[in-house]
Amino acid sequence: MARNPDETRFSQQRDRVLKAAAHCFNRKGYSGTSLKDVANMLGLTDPALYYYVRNKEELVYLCYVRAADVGRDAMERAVAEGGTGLEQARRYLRFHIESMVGDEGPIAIMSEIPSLKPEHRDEVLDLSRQHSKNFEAILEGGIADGSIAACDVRMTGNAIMGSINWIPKWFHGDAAQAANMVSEFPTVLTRGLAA
Amino acid sequence: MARNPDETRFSQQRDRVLKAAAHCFNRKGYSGTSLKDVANMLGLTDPALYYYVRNKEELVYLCYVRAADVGRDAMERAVAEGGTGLEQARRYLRFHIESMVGDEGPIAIMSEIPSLKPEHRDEVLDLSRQHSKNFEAILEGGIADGSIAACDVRMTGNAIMGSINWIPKWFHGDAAQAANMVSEFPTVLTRGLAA
DNA sequence: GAATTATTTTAATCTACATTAAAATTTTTG
DNA sequence: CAAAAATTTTAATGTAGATTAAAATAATTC
Repeated sequence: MARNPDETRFSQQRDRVLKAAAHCFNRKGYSGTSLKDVANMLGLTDPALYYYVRNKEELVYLCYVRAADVGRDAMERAVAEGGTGLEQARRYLRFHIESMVGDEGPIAIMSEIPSLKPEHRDEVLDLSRQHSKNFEAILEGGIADGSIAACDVRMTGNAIMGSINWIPKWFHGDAAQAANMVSEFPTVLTRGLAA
Repeated sequence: MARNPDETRFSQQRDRVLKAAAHCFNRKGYSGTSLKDVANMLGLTDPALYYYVRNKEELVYLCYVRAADVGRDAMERAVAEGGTGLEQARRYLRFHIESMVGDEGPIAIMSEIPSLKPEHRDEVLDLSRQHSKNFEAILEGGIADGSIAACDVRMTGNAIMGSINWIPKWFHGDAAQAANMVSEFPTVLTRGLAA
């Protein structure tokens, strides 16, 4: 929770715009979605979007910031509940996936970071790297507390985060699959970590 | 091996074009790379690319077909060597990663499949689905032969293939990292599968 | 080495969006 | 309910970058 800075109608509507955009980007690809596509999904006409975002670049940027927020939030909640590193890792994955397939979804796949303008690109890259770092810290914690077997945390993190990052590419709202994923993914991805 | 249909100068040059394109797509994003970018990488001017591909859409399509070829080839070689399902899975991952970070690389991240034209999109999707299916078959084989613990092969497959698919997004040719990945990834990704 | 074929270039279009401007409508507020 | 603010629309503009045409160069062939 505690994700939306304010709950004005404006920011709520903008959130709807971001979700519509994420939906389009994930399904039609980035270059395949025009602002018209996004607007039409909301029963609007394209120029209306400019009331909520400065331009398309900012739309993508905000989608990615939102994606990062969701991930960070999941991780913070997971860590806050304590337990072993392994438990935290597993819980984080569950929380993150639950968010992605639930109310916070869809989350845009972050495949176009490099085409953001430099400031935005750097900021999103930082968020992304920080997230990875935090996950690696959980893994290291788990190794320290004996719940996780010694491993290359960098590569292990890359492997697991890759799985997570790819989810928006193939998950498109199928409810049964969502339930399946929440129950299977965290265990599948962490089963190999146990000491 | 045995991947290039013919070894005419033309097809070799086209392969170079595809690798240059993959390089650009992965680093600058799809919408961030113009044909000029790709051409310049090869010391060419943009219209020269039209000698090798019909248009940008076909360029992307061919990148993806090539990516699929590399994956299929890795899997076929892995299966051909036999052994338990677990061994085959691990070997496939190694082969695939070796190809991606080695001579066959860079491989384009397949994030823009939906913006291909329908025929191409369907074909690439089919290749991709077939690849997933084949991987799931390996997992099922492993469960049958007792090397892999019972699991949801669909989700397990999705998890592991997601990791693989995301690699081009963060791996950019660092040699040390490449070696690390080849040695770590296959074990990290399959450690949890063992019965 | 002339003729043919392959490859690349320069110069010129063309077009799908993104974007802006101005006006219209809807919502809110006092 | 009138005035102000918020939201969306229609209509017009602008542009990067894909694409095409025609010409030039380089490589092959006989």
